[in-house]
Formats: sequence, C-alpha cells, structure tokens
Amino acid sequence: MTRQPQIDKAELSKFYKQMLQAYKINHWWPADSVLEVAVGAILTQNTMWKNVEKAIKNLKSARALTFQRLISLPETQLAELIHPSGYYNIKAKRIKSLLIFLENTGGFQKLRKMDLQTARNSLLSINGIGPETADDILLYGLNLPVFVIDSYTRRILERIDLIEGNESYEQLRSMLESALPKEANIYKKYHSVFVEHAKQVCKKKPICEACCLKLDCPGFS
DNA sequence: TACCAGGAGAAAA
DNA sequence: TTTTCTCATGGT
Repeated sequence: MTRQPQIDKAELSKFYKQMLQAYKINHWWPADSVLEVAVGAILTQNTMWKNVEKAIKNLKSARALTFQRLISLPETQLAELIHPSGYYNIKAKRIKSLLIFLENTGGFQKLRKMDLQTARNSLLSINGIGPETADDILLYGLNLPVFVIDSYTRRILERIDLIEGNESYEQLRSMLESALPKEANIYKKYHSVFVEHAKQVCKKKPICEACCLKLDCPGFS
C-alpha cells in the first residue's frame, strides 16, 4: 500500500500566521447568492477575476442573475453578456448545464441536504463542472468543508516547499484537509491567504530574490 | 508582439 | 492512460 504524502502542519500554520501579519485578508469571494458564486466559479475558469467582474456586472445590469431569468435566457444572449470573461460560448453552455441540473434535481437546497461526497459527485457529473469549480460552489456557495485547490494554492505551496508540485488535485485536497480542522471557515481563510500571497509575488521560476517566498525570508519576519 | 490568467473536456498519441 | 489541443478576452 502506498503512503499518502502529507503536508507539514507546523510549517503550514507558521506560513499562515506570517501571511496574516503581512496582509489584510478579506472574505474574498464577493457574491450576493449561491447562484452568483456558482456562475462566478464557471466564469473564472482559466480567467482573471477582473474580467469575471465585468461579466457579472453585465448580468446584474440585465437583471439576469436570478435562476428564472438565467434559465429562460437564450444561450446566445447569455454568451453575449458574459463576453468579457472569455471562452463565452463554452461558458454559456456550462452555466446552462448547471441550471438544467439544478432545475431537475431540486436546486441548491437539495444539494445542501445531501452528504458532502454525494453533493460533490453530483456537481462533478455536470458537463463543464470540474473539481475546482465544484469545490468553489461547495465551499463558498454552500459553506461546506471542502478545500479548493486552484493554481494559486498549488503555486504557493510548491514555492514554500510544502508540496512536490506533481500531486493530483485530489491528493492535494486530501493533504490540506488532513492538515487542518474540517471546518469551512478555516478552509476559506487558508485559501484566501494563498490567493492574496500569490497576487503579491512574482510568477517567475525560479523566484527572483525580491519576492522570496521562503518562510524564513527576512521580508516576512 | 507575445504571453498569461483562480479549468474543463475532447481528441490524439 | 497520458499528453496535447481548444475554448477567447483583456492586461502587462
């Protein structure tokens, strides 16, 4: 039997505390409803959040960010509204797939009542909803304890030497969830820290000295 | 001008 | 089973 890789809990906690001192961490996922989280999660696939904001603004201006309005909106019109987020045709299809799923299965309320694994598998069965998008919806939309692994999280964990970098999505999720108390709010806080830190430092490989990410870097002491 | 961003799925190897 | 390609706008 192969042993699951683990994250050094002490180093993870140390990093988290340092980041809390370094940055003002916000709640981070700005949305007025579960539906808005879910739509935003699809729109942000491989896309900068600034462009997602433009698309969300268009949807709100058109008063289209409600379940009934969105599901009755023709796909071409939806694509037009979300145009600034890029991949607008494919994302319009994905949003429609999600809406049809919700309509057929009883909506987010029904999803919330399922056990976590069943809810996650249900979301993953929707075309266009992969692990990260499903986990965004579960954690930020439904407040369920699932750690979201995005490219920010992976990049930062790799840079501070807490992971190898070749772990699968599910491996990383399991590693983080095992290292932390199983609470949605804690997962959100840690995730926010990864996102904030990733936004502050350069993406160069190897990292330039000016944005050394090591825990013992004088810049963070 | 070229490259990249808070992915996912289909097609090709 | 693993790798590569496609979807696309907007910022740097």
